[in-house]
Amino acid sequence: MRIEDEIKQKTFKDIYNKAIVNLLYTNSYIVTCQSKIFKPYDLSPEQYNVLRILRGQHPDPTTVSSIQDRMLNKMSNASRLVEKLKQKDMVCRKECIHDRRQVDITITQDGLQILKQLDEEIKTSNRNILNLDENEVIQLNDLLDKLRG
Amino acid sequence: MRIEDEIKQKTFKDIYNKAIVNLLYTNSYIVTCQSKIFKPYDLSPEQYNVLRILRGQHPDPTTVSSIQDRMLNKMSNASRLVEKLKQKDMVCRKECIHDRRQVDITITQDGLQILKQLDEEIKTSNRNILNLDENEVIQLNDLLDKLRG
DNA sequence: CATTAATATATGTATATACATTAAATACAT
DNA sequence: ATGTATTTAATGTATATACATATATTAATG
Repeated sequence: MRIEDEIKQKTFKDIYNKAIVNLLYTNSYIVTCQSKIFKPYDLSPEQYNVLRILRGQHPDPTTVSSIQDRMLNKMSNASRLVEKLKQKDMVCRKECIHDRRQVDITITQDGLQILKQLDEEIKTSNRNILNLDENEVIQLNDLLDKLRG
Repeated sequence: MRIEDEIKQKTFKDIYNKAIVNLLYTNSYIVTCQSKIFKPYDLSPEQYNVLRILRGQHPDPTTVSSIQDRMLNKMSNASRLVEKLKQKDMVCRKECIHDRRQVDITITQDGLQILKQLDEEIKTSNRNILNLDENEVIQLNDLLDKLRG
């Protein structure tokens, strides 16, 4: 559906402005779809993101700042997300031996289990969320990579 | 820059999953850029969005639910955003005559003035944020419109 | 070695999102 | 016309973002 119709705005200043609005709106569409999947597991999209980063390093630990670097949103607060996940026993936190400023975070068996349950669901959902064929998805990835300069 | 390098993730499950992550990451990139522009005017991106919607109807008023419909993020809370803008005298709020459940919101001269100041800055910024030529922007808009099904 | 600078994490505050609930007004059905 | 359902806006709560600041630790410098 055309973005003009979705947000009931007749015209845009120019196609660049339209593209920005289109990207913001599409993001909202995706986040809404994803949140529905995470909801039953008591996870937010960003908490899921942290778990995936930790699984990527497992069984090695990951520091808070390294999680921050890999997060989709650079400005979000990894420290507090880790705290939430710890309260749910999905991660464990240990002072780093080599540098006592740092904190080593590891995903727990509980966390791995939850991710495993989610894997198939996410994969199917991702395909369904994007109403594009393979060529179009590749094109989209290329455009987004170029867009950020 | 390739999304793989930006978030230091070597591979994705498939190109669909990669596209989702790419869209979320790009959104964060845009919001960060835009926030910097709005900051000196003491506006958040969503507050700016509400003001633009109101200007689109000016001098006619717009109800809270109509603002909500037109917002990029359907789930955000128009009522509280309007309240913030009212505190800054950028909008005024009046009970609707025909339906006393509704509230008519109108942008004030102050609000229009701020938007006018921002117009050129936003236009230039939008072009600079997107490192794409005109053809690519059109392609991107088409893909995003199709993507949402 | 002492002092200063830099780094890692945590925390405080304001704003926004997501969702549920409430309260008032209106529409609708019998 | 009365009772029920729906709609509109506001509000409460939990979470997340954005940014500033604090605290502890390590690195760097004189």
